[in-house]
Amino acid sequence: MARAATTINQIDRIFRAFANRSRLRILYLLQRGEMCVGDVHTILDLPQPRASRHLAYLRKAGLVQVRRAGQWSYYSLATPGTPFHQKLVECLGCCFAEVPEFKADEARARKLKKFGGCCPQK
Amino acid sequence: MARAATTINQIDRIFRAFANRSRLRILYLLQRGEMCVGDVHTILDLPQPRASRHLAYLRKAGLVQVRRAGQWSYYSLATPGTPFHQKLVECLGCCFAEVPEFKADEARARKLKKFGGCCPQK
DNA sequence: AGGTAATATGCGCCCATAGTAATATAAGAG
DNA sequence: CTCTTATATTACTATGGGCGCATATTACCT
Repeated sequence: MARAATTINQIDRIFRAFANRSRLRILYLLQRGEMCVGDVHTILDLPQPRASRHLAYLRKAGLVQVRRAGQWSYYSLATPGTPFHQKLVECLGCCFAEVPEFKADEARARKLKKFGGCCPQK
Repeated sequence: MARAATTINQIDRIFRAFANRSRLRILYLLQRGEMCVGDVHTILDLPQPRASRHLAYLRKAGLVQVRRAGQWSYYSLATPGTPFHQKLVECLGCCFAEVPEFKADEARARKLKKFGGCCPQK
């Protein structure tokens, strides 16, 4: 793990990235592993441009990374580069399972996985 | 510690409360203990209405609590009611000490304490 | 009551950003 | 090349929220 975040700008940026419901749901979802934009779009029932834009936002904030393969973009949680980032991701993991909306998202994620998403898996 | 937060609304609200620089500085500062509005105002060099507003915002989000005594309002960090809240507060504690702005705020806090703030201490 | 200090709030302006809809780009498939 | 699918981006609107300024409220003192 790298050193602590050094500027309040970074801290600010990361917190703002968490301060939106669509992005929270996306982040929570990505804990299950990488996922293409279309599957995020389908599972969370967000308009495709919205999913794409928020994923781009999260990428710019350093919270997710992207792997492009053919016509698909696979997004996944970025490895935390600071203890601060690490703790923040833990917030996602340790507490959200009891939140109904997240449980519903997870259920849809499992169902989609069973029938296969819109993209080939790695 | 109470049960996990149950609605995405609460989660959302708490994250939004962290998504502002003035509020981050206030939260960081309050880790040192309770403080009256005037001292927050002085230490962080924020206009008084701004300090007051953000403190009220944090109170509504459940992140700080207020104790009124005479003409003073003493604010302090609220005891986390959820594991989620707990982890989030840890983010404040574990990583921010290396951020220059926070260090500067702390220095001013120590100095003010030495000469006495604008209010009687408990 | 009148004065002062501490805190809270109402109001207006402005900017950042979320959202929608339409479209552009890019990568296969045939 | 054309068609389709996946993703990204542009243009526009709406709105939430931050900020400053002035003022209200509250408490205490004389």
